[in-house]
Amino acid sequence: MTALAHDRIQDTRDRTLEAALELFMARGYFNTTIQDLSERAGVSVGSIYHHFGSKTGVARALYQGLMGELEAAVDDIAARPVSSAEQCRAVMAHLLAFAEQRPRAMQFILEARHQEFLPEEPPMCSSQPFVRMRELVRRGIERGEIRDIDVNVAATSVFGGALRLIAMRLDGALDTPLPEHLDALWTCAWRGVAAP
Amino acid sequence: MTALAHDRIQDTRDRTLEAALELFMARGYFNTTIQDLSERAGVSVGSIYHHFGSKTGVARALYQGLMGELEAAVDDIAARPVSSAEQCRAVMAHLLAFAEQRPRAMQFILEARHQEFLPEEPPMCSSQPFVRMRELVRRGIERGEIRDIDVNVAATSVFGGALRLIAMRLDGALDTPLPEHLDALWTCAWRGVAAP
DNA sequence: GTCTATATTCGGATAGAC
DNA sequence: GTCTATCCGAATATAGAC
Repeated sequence: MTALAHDRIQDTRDRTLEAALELFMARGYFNTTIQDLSERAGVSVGSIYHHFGSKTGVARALYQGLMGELEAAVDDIAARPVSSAEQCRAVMAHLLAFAEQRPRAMQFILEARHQEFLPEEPPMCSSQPFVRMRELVRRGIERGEIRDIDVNVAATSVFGGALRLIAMRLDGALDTPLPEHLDALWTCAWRGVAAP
Repeated sequence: MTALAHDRIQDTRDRTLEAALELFMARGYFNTTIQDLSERAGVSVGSIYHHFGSKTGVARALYQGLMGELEAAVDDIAARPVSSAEQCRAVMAHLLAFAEQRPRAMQFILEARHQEFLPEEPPMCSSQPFVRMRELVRRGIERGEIRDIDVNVAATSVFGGALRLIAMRLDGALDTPLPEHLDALWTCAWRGVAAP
């Protein structure tokens, strides 16, 4: 296969996934038909089935791609040789920026009830990015940066505020861009859990 | 209409709503058919349409009932003549207990993408119970109990941790009953926002 | 690999008896 | 108010030409 042909195939896949993200989040997965997808992406129904096998297949490809991206970002931050506090803050900053720049993608990760159309995927709390975030917090406790409390309580306390504010923004209930709130959010989160 | 007849009608409605809550949350709204509802509730398809008009009607009745309940609980707490801190703590305790005792109901309130099947309802962040919770926090700032920061940041910081932990529990990713974490959650939340 | 036209299933909603 | 039997539109998926 030539490089050009490969690009054209990538293009069909990408156009389909982009249309899927847009429509799934605007109207919901079940309110979006393959026909809608086909029209929006400018790709025929046959091609969609050729590449993804089923409607579920489209959703799965989208899900795994986005989760993989987020996981990679968290892993990258986790590898930095800095304090747990700085790592957690960087993750929070990344989440806010990501949500602001690609709201639909963030919405798909956070709000979509994947269980409803991707029963084989784990619930969001058990997905890799969120497992990694808890891991950061666990190390913070080990290092004595964070008080010695239940790791789940600590992790949800650190990131819960930011995630709720992101949800508000994605719901259209918040007018200010998320990154502007980073400092205030981080101060609240870290004061809550920091070791004395 | 006799009191007895009235009770029988209530019973059909209640059985339907109970079945709906169970099935909508177990399989999702779109994966549940009216037939499923009818069988589970022991009520005929015709009766369901007689009482609720449509499948959406069932979801709407469920939604408004549960939101009304939660709103009443928050209002009750808001009326108590105590500090904002105590009010917020009481709301947090209520949320944890509610999620533990009626997980499906809490799941429906928190996780269901109502927008997908109830487009006319406001997004969750703008629903009455959550508006009232922000109001509690706003008063806390006015009274000087909470630092003078953006009210949305303060509100999400106060309740975000608890809501994420509830989500974990509802996802089956947390083994311990939620109310056991109240003290730890509250300490984190309040330390984060409390005025010096 | 891409497309159009088509088949088949399924589920929301209704009619009308009791 | 409750029920059963039935309609009908819609949407996933496929067949088969190019």
